[in-house]
Amino acid sequence: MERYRAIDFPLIRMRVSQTLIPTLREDPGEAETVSHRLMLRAGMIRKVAAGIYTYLPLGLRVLRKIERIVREEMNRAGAQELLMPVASPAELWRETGRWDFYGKELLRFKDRHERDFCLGPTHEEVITDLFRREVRSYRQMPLNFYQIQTKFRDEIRPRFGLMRGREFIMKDAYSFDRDETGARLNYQKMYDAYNRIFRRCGLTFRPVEADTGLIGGTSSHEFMVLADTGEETIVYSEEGTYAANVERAEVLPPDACDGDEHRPLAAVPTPGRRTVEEVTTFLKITPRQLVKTLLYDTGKETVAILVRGDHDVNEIKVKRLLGATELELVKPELVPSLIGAPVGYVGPVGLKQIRILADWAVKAMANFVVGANQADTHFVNANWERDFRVDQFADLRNAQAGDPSPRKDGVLKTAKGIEVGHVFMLGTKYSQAMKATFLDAQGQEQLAVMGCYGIGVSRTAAASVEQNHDAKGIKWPVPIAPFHVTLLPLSQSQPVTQLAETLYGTLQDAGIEVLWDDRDDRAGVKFNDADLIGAPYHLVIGDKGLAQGQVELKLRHTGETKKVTPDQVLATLSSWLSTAV
RNA sequence: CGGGGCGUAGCGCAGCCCGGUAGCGCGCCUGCUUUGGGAGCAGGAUGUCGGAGGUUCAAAUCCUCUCGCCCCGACCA
Repeated sequence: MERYRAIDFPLIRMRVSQTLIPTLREDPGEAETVSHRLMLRAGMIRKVAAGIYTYLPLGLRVLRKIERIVREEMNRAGAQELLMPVASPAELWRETGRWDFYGKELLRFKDRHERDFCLGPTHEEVITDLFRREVRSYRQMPLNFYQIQTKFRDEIRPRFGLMRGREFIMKDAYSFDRDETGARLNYQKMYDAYNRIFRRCGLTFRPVEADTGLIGGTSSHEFMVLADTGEETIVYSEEGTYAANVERAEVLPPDACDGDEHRPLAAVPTPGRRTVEEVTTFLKITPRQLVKTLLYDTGKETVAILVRGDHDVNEIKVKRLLGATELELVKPELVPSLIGAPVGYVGPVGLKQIRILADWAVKAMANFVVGANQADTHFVNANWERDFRVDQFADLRNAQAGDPSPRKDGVLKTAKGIEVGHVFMLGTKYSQAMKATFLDAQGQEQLAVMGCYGIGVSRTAAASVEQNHDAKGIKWPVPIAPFHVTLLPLSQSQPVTQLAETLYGTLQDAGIEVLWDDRDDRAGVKFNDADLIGAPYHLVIGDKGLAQGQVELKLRHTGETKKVTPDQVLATLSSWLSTAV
């Protein structure tokens, strides 16, 4: 079977005149991002409420294409498809504690009997419940279930169209294994499947080490589509293999220390200079010679975090080190009551009650500048140990471009990415909370070792647009394009119309998906809509060309055109399509 | 939730400051002409000016409240 064959749902209307494809000539005011703008303009999606969209026929076809690839690869990897409900009862979520922990992102409601429900933002609880009810024996394992389904997360701020919706389509899979080894194997299978899926979708992407966030678990990778508009920052080694989300990327302690002799601590006036930039400019030093002191509240205690002036605190790392579930910067108005100086002048010297944690980079510094805990004053030539106590040194900052790779395989660079997939090793977090056990070969009760694996299907569509577009519109990769070919008869003349109809039939019979622009519109309108909608190939039939016995084929991606005779069209397109897939 | 902005025809916008009963472009409908990169002419339809209340002889315009949306931030897949 040829792989570009028409997708397996009924293709009844492929004529533009009979399909709702409300293209927009102008940019809609609500859209900022490329994918959002172009998908609205191409008539693929329409907004219903903030972060909630209707997929119009063209948009839906793209989703179906992606879903089809996902299904094929999930099935190939041995996962079985099922479908869980959108609504789930609070009891399941209370069992794992996530009813409280998940926060406002979980959209809750009551049924007519006043029972608590939520719209599923993910389905660990539901699937684990299924597992514990239905699976008894190790003989039934390993298992891997997946579904492609609508998820709802009540995002604080939905944005960018399909990139960050509240309602979105996700493929989620959950594996249950007898032991850690089996779980690792399933994890690897999913990791490999994800690589295949995104490659088949025609995306430029990179798997990176990631934080586990609200889902929890022991290790995870994110699949990032590389695009400047991405919301995530990744660091990677160009020379080596290391790649990670900045949230996650480890930073090695510097091996060289500033060996300068310790000079005497001195207070200097820094009137009105609060920010790193203001202070360093005023004192004519670089941010690398200054240490920032940030006060955080964990709900239980206040801690001071010290990082070098040009570094950013990584709150995830701080949380992990402290074992805290909450971590918030102390509100600026509360700072004076804690240390006697306003924000901008906080420093570690003389901090009594507050625990002081410092990033490794600080350990390597000498004679640096810190706030003096007194308004309009900083200390110069501060040195840790001599001038203040550090309770613990640790990796507490975000990795940056220029840092050495933690694998020692080169220097890190940064890039922006869109997270389209995420695989997690969950371990027994959920099976333990929900008592999902099975009997092993010795008749002993064991906890299932789980993994979970998500792909943002609708986000993948948007990510593809972010990566493949030009000023005219979208350039869909062949495997996920809503149609392979847009057929553009440029006039209503009898020979043109007749040839269009013939070729439309010929191509469809060969399994090539054709969108026939049969509207009685000007050539310019059709060309522009075709470019906007972005099918990879355009077939143009005009009176002039036809007089020479020729039609024109255009490649949307490169803009190249090729004149062929009508009877060469099928062979040409078939060969293009088979090499493109 | 904090900061900024916007809701006027299907879409993009003007009008609001300075109150006098709504306009432009595109699209849409009809007809004729046109037809290889968003046609021309002629005619036509379309608005509870986001909603509620108030001030006023009179409110799109001023005031109060409210709802929705967009952008930045905190948060997050």
